[in-house]
Order: sequence, then structure tokens, then C-alpha cells
Amino acid sequence: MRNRNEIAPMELPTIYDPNTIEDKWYAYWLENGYFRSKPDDREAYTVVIPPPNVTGVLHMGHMLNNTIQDVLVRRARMLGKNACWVPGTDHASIATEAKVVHRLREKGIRKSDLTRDAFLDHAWEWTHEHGGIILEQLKKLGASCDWDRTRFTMDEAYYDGVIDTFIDLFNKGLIYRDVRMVNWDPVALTALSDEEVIHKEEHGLLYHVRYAIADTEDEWLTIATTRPETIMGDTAICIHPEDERFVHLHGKEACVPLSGRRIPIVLDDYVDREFGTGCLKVTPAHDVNDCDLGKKHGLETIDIFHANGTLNEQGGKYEGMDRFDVRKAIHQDLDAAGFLVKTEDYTNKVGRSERTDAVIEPRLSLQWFLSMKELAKPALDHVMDGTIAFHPPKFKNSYRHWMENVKDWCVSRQLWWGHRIPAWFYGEEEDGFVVAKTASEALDAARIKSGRADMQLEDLRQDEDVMDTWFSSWLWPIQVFDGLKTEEEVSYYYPTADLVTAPEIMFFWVARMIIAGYEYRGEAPFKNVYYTGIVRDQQGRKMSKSLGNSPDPIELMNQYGADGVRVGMLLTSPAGNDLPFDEKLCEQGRNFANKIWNAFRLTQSWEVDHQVEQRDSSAQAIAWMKSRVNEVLLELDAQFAEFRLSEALMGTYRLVWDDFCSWYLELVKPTYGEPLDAKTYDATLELFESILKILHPFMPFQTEEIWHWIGDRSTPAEALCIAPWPTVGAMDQDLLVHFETFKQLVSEVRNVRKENQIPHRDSLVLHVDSGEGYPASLEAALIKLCNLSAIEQTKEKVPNSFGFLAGRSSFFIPFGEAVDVDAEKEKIQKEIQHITGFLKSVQGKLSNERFVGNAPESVVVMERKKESDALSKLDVLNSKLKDLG
RNA sequence: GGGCAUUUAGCUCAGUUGGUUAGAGCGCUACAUUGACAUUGUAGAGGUCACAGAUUCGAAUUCUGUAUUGCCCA
Repeated sequence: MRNRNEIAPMELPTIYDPNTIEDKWYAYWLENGYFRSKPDDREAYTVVIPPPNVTGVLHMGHMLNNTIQDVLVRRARMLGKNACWVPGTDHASIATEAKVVHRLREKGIRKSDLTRDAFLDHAWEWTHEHGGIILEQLKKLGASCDWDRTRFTMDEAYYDGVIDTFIDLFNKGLIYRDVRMVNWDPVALTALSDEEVIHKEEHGLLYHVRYAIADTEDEWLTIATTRPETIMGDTAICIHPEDERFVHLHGKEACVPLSGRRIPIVLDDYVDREFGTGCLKVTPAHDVNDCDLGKKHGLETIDIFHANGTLNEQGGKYEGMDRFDVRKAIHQDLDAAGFLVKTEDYTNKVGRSERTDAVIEPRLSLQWFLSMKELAKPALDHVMDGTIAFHPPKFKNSYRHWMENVKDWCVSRQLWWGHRIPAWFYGEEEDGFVVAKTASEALDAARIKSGRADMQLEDLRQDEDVMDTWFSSWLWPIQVFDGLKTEEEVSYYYPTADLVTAPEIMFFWVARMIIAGYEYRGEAPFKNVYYTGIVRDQQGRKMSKSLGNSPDPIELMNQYGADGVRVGMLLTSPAGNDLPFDEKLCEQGRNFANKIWNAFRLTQSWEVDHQVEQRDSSAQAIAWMKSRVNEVLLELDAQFAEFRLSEALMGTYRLVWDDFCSWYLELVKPTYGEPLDAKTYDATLELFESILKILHPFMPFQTEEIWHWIGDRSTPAEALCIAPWPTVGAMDQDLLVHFETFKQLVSEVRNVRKENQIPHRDSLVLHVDSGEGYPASLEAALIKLCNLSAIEQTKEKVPNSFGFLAGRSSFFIPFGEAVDVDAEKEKIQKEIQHITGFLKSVQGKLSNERFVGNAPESVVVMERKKESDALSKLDVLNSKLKDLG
């Protein structure tokens, strides 16, 4: 693709406009297949995208996450690795089903009116309609994914793999069915995993209710409960065996208020004697702890709820009412009947469904579980021993905590959208089922297991439930390469290199991928996990659709350019820390792009003359800038190795803005109207190209654009996107140090000019009493930037002059006509004050025998040098002060 | 309640094994404008490193305690 000669350089707009440019280059990259990957001899660099929900839309979290992945992938590609970034989407069982149900309801259709197949047709329709929007949006961001590899967790091959995995784990005895207390979502009508429940403190009441002791005239005990609506399900009262207050109740029975049903009083040291009244009502069907107590004491279990949270026939007169209405009604009834002792305000943790926000109801139900203890072991060990590195490493702690206390995973969900559990029931008995891939295989197995050779397909009934979404996504790094079935690609791309994700899904997803990785590949699914922060608004709130506090990423990119937004996102996102998002950051990114654009415009405005000799100052500037680029390249290697992307970008930002634009270009820039020598011009473009390469992973669009302006790069092989990363060349350390002194000098001269209103066009003479470290090699540069007519060496102070110190050298600029002596004196006095303070602290150390005796010699030598430097500086300043009168 | 983190400039963050009077970006203030860029330039102000102890010749850095904010688990 060509840019050159389309317009004359000076007709380039002064303001960089990313909009048309970005689309153009993305199309070009796709057209030339730069993002495609096939196994070859090169080292693979693989990243699998955390698959977004198939019907989701791009939010700021995706922007951050995918920007980071793209930076890593693009850099790896330029470093000559076979970069492969696999995109795709997740079917997001519960979230998608909820949306489909919602849409059907709007059309007046209830899920319960549809057959499973009809419902799934609707779900697929919805998926095809909205699916992949988010992937299109990622293209606008510049994501360099291999789109030919796009996967969906419900693709046929993927689906198959998930089913096979279930069967395999079942056959290994790791998947089992059990009645357990699960987190029941009465709105979505499904069980949820612990991770899908959000616990929050909520205000409520603690009800003190009295129960009559059976067979007594007027004896009572009082319990405290937050859930009076469950009293119809009470099957015991529990007290602490050593609680002296209740010894007289041992062996007695109590009567449930309102119903009068008799229940035993049991003893268990589980009871916290300090809490409430010290008496506990036991409702085994509706509380996890009570369930355990019930099992232990052989109590009856009375389930009083329907699946939707209304009371069933066990609820007596409350049958059919919603649980929260019952709470109110029972409150009144207990009060009216004299059972309510009192209520008090109480704050406790209430669990709500992540998806529907419904209050979770603990519920006994028959579910499928995956036994985790053994599976988790290698996954724990290999994170702890660093085989898989977490960035930042602090997350290892919570990972370990979770993995050491891992509970069995409830993998079934009472939904239709997802991978249907491959279990077929043939009888009423508890183990009257088989697990098999197809109905006919199931039939064969069932005939054998049941001994009923005449069993027919019609006698089989497949489990209605599907698997937890994470039971498919835990296979992602393997199954995107069809790795459960064929070694062809997975052996090349797996283990993947880096995973970029949010700490929120460390347990949902990361831990389980590691488990699956060791179970099915015998090795880790990735080498590094980079945990991004959570994008928050300026008030520190998490960005969410419901709060409406999230900017629209597409709008942002239209406004600031994708490059600008990428830079904005990365500027303040140290790994693992939250990112308080501020649009100003994108503005800063846009301004940066504009700066780069104008630096380029400047180079294009120069008239190049091959006859002109190169100035010394230009040669000096080029040598220095080359060293700086190399220095930054080294820093970048270290920063990328530690995933310190924010710092990497900031280092690059300063290299470009400060070093290249403010110092280098100012130094080589010819006087207005004069031509530039060819040597300097060529070197400048060469430096510019290195800079473009370094910038490319962060700002792919603009760098590609300028890359094509700089040279005629019309063949596909010449795109910046696949250009080799610059190699680190030699660094002149002395020059780098000298240049810092040089900068200070320039600053000082500028100050003298400013404070005395000496315009830049009036040239000055600078007198130097040079000491160690004086940057003599940069004199030409100094003359140019400060507009000096000469630099003169001197060995004594120059009378009637402004003076300043830099390094171990003194400098003097003779007064012109108008001079503000007082201001000059004040300035010198301020400096004397500063140095005196410094000297005092140094001398304090040196006069301390214990310091001199104990500190390492190099430190003491350093302090002595500081002392002598400070003393000589003071000398100079004091005598100058004297001169000024 | 238990565990893990956090606390450094107005904001967001760096600060490697203890060793220059603690740095950056943004913001702020002042000044500048025909010649790349006002989406700019130059300069400046701004910090008892949460607090209290301890260790050390020396602590933002190590230890103890307190407070703070956040996350995870119960």
C-alpha cells in the first residue's frame, strides 16, 4: 500500500485524524493474513482470548483486557515468534438463557410453553443474531487475532469434547450424583455454583420467637432467627450440651409455634452460646448448617418451598405465598398469637444470584458433582512452584487458599442452553441410569446394567439438565485446537504462553483450566497469568450496565482513535490494581498520537541538500539518541518480562515526547528556511523507524500509517506489523551521562534568559570553569540550543555575570544592560540554603564514628565526595554573592 | 469472625538486596505564540512516605502494634 506522493507533506493536516486511517490499515492487515498462524519451525507464542459471552457487547473491561493481549501478541510477532491469538465466544449458559427467556416473555411466550427443541431454536436464533458482535468490535480496537480460528463453546467439535470429558470423568469415578444443599436461584430456577453467588451485607430483622416446651403448663424457650418463614420446616431445637441455662430441657420436646407440631430438643456444641438466645431452631431442608445437624442427629427433613420460592403444601395456610410475603405474614401472626418476644435490627450477609439478583435459597436437590480434591492437587502445586507464574504474584495466596479448601463442583444446571448432560435414566432406582455419548450407546449400556435385554430407546430418558458454563470453558486452551481429539495442532500451540484475565474469575476459570490442563495434557495450559485490574469509574464504582457509568468503547474510539484509547487504558493499569478510568487518559493518548504525527510532519517539511555538511551538533544528537533508543529497548525487555506494561508504555512515551521531540528534533532541526544535510536526515528517519517499531504494539494504526509515509513499502512483506523488532545496539554510557548534564545546562541558560527577559534571538557568551564530567563533546549542541555565540574556558569567576553550577563545573553569563541584581542574589541565597542543609546531613553522618566504622567503604567514600562537592559549591556561591555587593 | 493485600505530591502510580535532601505522568500556577504540534513550549510550586514504637551508623524500604481502604473465605 502506498501513501507517498498522494499529497505533499506540508499539506498534511496539523491534527492527526485516526478515523479513516484505522479502518484502512485493519483491512490491509486482514487482507494480507498477518494474523494467521500455522504451525512451523518458529517458536510458538499462543494466547487464547478469555471468551466473552456470545451475545455480549464490548465494555471497558474487554477493552483493557484485549488491549493488553494485543500488545503482547504484536510484540511477540515482531520478535519473530509464531504469534497465534485465538478468538472466540462462550455460550454463557445462564446469562444467555436469561436473555432469551426475557425476549420470549416480551413476545408473550413462556419458556414452560415451549419444548426443549423449540426453545433451543429460539436461543440459536438469538445467538446468530447477536453472536459475534463483540468480535467485530474487537477489530476496531486493532486486535490481531487469527480470525480463521474463531471458536464457540457450542461448536459441534467443542460440544463433543465437553461431553467426552464428562463421560471420561464419570468413568474415572470422579463425577457422581448426590443430594446436596445447593444454591438455588428461585428466579432462574437453577442451582448455582458457590462462585455465582454474591454475598453482601443487608439489613434485616432478628426475630426472637418463643416455643412452648411440650407437656408443660407454661414453659418456654426462645430462639433467634432471621428467617421466621421457615418455621414450618423446623424439625428440632438445638442447644449447647454444656449450657447451664438449659439443662432442664435435656430430653424434652418443643412445639412449633402456630402449628403446634412436636419437635425434639437436641444437644450439639455447634451452637454458639453467645449468639442470640443460645437456642437454635433446626430447619434441615433450608440451611446448610442445619442440614449437617439434621444428618448428624437423624432429624426429619421438611421441605416447605416450591422451586420458585413460594411455599408448598407443607406451608399450611401459607401455601402458595412467596417466601418474603410469608415472612411478613408470619411476623404478624406470631405477634398476634403471642409467640413473638421481640425483633431487633440486624445486619447479615445475604447471598444473591450473580445473574438474576434473586436471594439464594439453600435447597436440597439431586445434582451432578465433580470430585475436586485429587484433581486440584497438581494445579495447586504447579502454581506454588512457579511452573505457572502469576502476575502480580500476590494472587498466589488466594489461589492457594481456595485450592486447599476446594469443594466438590456442582456441575449441573437446570437450564436448556448448554451442553446436555449425557446421562440416561431407565428406572426409578437411585442408580437407574447410564452415562453414554449417544442414546444407542446408552441403550446398550442400560441393557447390561439393568439386565433387561428387552429395553427399548423409549424406555430411556435423557437428563434434562445442562452443564455449568465453566465446565466447557475450562477446556478452552486445549479444545480451541481440537486437542482432545487430535495432536495435530495442540502439540505445537500448547501450552499457551500468556493468559490475560481478571482476578474475579481466578476460581471460576483460571484454576479450572489449570486442573483440566494437567488432567488432559499432563501440563500447564499457560506459562503466565496476567491479572488485569477492574475498570472503575472515578467514584471507584465498578463499571456496569445497570449503573450506566460505563462509557461506550466504540464512541470513545471514534472520539480519540483506537490508538488513543489503547494508550489511555494502559497508562494507568499496573497489573492487578484497579484502574480508575478517566476519559482524560484517552485524551492524553490522542495528544500523544498528535505529537508523533507532528514530529513526522516536521521531518517531511525539511528540504534535504546533499551538498550541506553535517553540523557537529547533529552528529552529537544522533549518537546520543541512538544510545537512548538502545537503553529503552533494554528497559522494555525487562518490563515486558515482568508484565509491567504501564511502565513500558511510559518509558516509550518519554522516549518519544521528551527525548526525541523535545531534545533530538530541536537539536537537528535546521534554521527556518535552511536545508538539512542528507546524513542527518537519513539518520533521523532511521531513528524514527526504530521508534515506530517500539510504539507499534501500543499504537498499531498510526505507526503503520507513518511507516508507509516514510518509505515506499508497497509489498505485503514490508508492513510494520510484521517488521522485526529492533535489535539492541551499543550504548555510550558516558554520552548518556553527559547529556543529562547538558540538559541541565540548557535549562539553566533558559532560566537566565527568562528571569532577565533576554530573548532567544540575542546570542550569549557562556564562560565555563570546567570540572569533572563537563560535557565538552556536546558543546556544539549547547551552542545551538542556547543560541550561544561562543563558549569560553576560564579558570576564575567572571565578574558581573550570572552564574550557576552544573555537575562539578561553574558557568557564567556576563550581564547585558538590564539586570535584576536582587533577584539574582535571592536565587543564589536560596541555593546556598539548600546546599547548606544537604551538607549538614552529610557531615552529620561523617562525624558519626559508628557510621564511618560500620558502613561499607564505598558508601563512606561517596559521602566524602558529596561533602567536598558541596563545600566547593558553597565556596563559589558565596564569592559570587559577595561580587554582587 | 478468619485470611490476603493496600496506605508515598491535588489525582493515578514507580521506588529492585536498607545508603544522594524520595521520582514519573496527569493536574495546578506563571510566562511564551508568525516557522512541526495550543491536542504546543519553557519554567515553577507541591510530600513529617497513614500513625506509634523497635532494630540499625543509617528506614519509604525490616519487625511489632494501631488505624485505613479493598479483596477473598466463613
